Amino acid sequence: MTIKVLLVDDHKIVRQGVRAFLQTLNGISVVAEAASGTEAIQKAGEAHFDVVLMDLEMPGELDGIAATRQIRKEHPKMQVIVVTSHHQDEYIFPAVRAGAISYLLKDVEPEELADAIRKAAVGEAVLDSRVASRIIKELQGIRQDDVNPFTELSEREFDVLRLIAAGKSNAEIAETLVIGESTVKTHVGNMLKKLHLGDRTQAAVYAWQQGVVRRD
Amino acid sequence: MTIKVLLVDDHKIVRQGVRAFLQTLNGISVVAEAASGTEAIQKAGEAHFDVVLMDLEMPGELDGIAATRQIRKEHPKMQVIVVTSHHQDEYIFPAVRAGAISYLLKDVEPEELADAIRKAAVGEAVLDSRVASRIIKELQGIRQDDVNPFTELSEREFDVLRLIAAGKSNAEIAETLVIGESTVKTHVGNMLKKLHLGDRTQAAVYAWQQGVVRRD
DNA sequence: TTAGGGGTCAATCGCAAGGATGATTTGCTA
DNA sequence: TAGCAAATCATCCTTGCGATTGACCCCTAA
Repeated sequence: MTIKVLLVDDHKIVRQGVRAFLQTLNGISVVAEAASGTEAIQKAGEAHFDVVLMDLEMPGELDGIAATRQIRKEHPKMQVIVVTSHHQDEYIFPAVRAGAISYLLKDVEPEELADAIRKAAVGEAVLDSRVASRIIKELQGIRQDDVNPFTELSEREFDVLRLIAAGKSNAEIAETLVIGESTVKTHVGNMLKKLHLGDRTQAAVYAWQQGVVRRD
Repeated sequence: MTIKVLLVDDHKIVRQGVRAFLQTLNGISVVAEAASGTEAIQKAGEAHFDVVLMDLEMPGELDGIAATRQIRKEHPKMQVIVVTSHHQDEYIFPAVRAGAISYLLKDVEPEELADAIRKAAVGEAVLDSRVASRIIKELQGIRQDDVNPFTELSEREFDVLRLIAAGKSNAEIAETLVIGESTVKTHVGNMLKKLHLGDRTQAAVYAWQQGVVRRD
């Protein structure tokens, strides 16, 4: 039985490349592609896939993590492998929490990718060794009384963080999110407190360091 | 005569994808690949290429723009096509100044890429329409008395930019550089004006986007 | 010598940002 | 049903930021 794969990536060239490689393999077949999170969810609803290869960095309101969460919620049998170029920790946990079974870096060796797909199809996880070592370190750093050093930001707080990392002012953020500036300030304040940051500039730096925002 | 192409991208999958596509075409041949700016310069010195496909986002001390500059300097006959996912203006001008003949976005249609390569081989430039429109806008914004929109920053201004990109306040910067806060403010203001940025947060974002600071 | 650029600093002004606090509504869950 | 977290908005207050202007020193190219 061939493994049916849904390929999600906003870059056509990347999709072509991955598809070209996967087609040379037996037992794996890319049966559909999607260029956005929204499209991925749609495709997942139309047909069954064994494995979804999901790029984390995608434009639009629905990013890879949200799409992963949604797909896993609606189709628990589909396994999602997250592919990203972010080496940072902060992206790993959200992805795993969203239901991704494996977390790969984009410069993964093609053979490892194939391996990850085969394992995902039978419910096995694969972690890039570099990622794995970071997870270990992260886990080591978690103390008892400090269970939530990076308490999850709420949706809105995360929205605000992303926009700050784009260089937006409170007024612009308010306009973008269609809420009052007072509300934006509240979210900014709460976000800064949760992340232990001093001001919006540090938040922007943090976001870039952690890979919260993409370079495109 | 087939066009000899050097493929520069730190992601193996991307190289494979582009190579796979280009090999389906007549008259274009990927004869070498490089995974970093340094390697690209080395390869360029070992053999002749008609066109270099250069990814801007690469790790290491030598980024795509620097590599482009170097290659153009040493081998004026090699044309460099810059490929990036940056939609921002700021990257376009440095790339063009560095000697890139064309500037493409990564989600370019494969056929357009092929076209760009063929044209580059005969010295013709191709600009993505989205990029072109931005250039127009930028040029429209340039005034007579403002001939150098991207004047090089002075040493001090650059120091200040780096520290802002580290999340430092004016007072902290003053302390670090052992100068008065007034002076810091002067530098900040001049730097923002030269880079056409609105505030320090945008400067921090700019710095991260441009790779002024690195996350390793 | 003079003009210009860079670096330094200060005074002033207006505004955005951020902290603190309280209130309301909504939706989920124990 | 009661409780709770999230989201929304407002008010008050303080401070950091950025613009502007003017000044002085030093160095270099014309």
